[in-house]
Amino acid sequence: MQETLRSYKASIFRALSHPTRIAILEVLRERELSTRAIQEKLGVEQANLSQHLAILRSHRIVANRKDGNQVFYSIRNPLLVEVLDIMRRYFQANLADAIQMLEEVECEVSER
Amino acid sequence: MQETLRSYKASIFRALSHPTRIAILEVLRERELSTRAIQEKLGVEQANLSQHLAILRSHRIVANRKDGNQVFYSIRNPLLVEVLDIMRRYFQANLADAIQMLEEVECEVSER
DNA sequence: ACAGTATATTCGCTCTTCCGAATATACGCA
DNA sequence: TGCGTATATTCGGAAGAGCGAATATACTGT
Repeated sequence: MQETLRSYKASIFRALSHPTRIAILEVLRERELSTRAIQEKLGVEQANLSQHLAILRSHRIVANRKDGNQVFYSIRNPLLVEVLDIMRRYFQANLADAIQMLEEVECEVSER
Repeated sequence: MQETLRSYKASIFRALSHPTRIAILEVLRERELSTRAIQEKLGVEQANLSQHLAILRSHRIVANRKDGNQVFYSIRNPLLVEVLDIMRRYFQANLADAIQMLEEVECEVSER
């Protein structure tokens, strides 16, 4: 496999590598939602959400549909939902490890 | 789902979000390999490879086993291989989109 | 103990990501 | 046309990622 293909895969993972973007995909799993609806569910800054949506859009992870005043977002490819599900299983499978990791994350956060 | 859980997922994705690290996991799919063997397969700097391995290690994505002079790496959880497989299918499913993305990536690279 | 090989870590630099503040664009309604 | 709401973009600073060079650590064989 060539470098470009790996870069592509890596870029998808990078697009997924932010808690807010994970959260966006999790609320989009069930149904299409407007930007505003997502914002209310997640409680993040409007501009910030828009930036994260732009990243997901530019990687073609989500689709956007304009309806009058609003823009509705949805997950483009159900395979991605599958990936998220596997990650959930991955998390459960590694629960002991994961707890330790979470503690480390906590430490990192509190050290700041 | 709380923020910490999402941070954990995001951190796993981040660990996967580099072409070299994808490449490492791809050569480790089949069998356990020494650092040196990985290095020769990938043709990257020793220090750089070691840094990437450290990242995969710290996220508990790979396991390492010392044998005398060498350190052998392997993928800790087969679920991750599954994720990589799904990403391959994802890539194929979005071939048209992906080609366009690759071109954009090329552009970004050549603009530097 | 010493030389050699294998691997990991630290350092300094550059490039990128992330955020909120401010601003811009687009649409709907009076 | 002008106002209000919804969404996107731009900007500047702070934090983080990634790299090679240099250095450190660990093990092996002599």
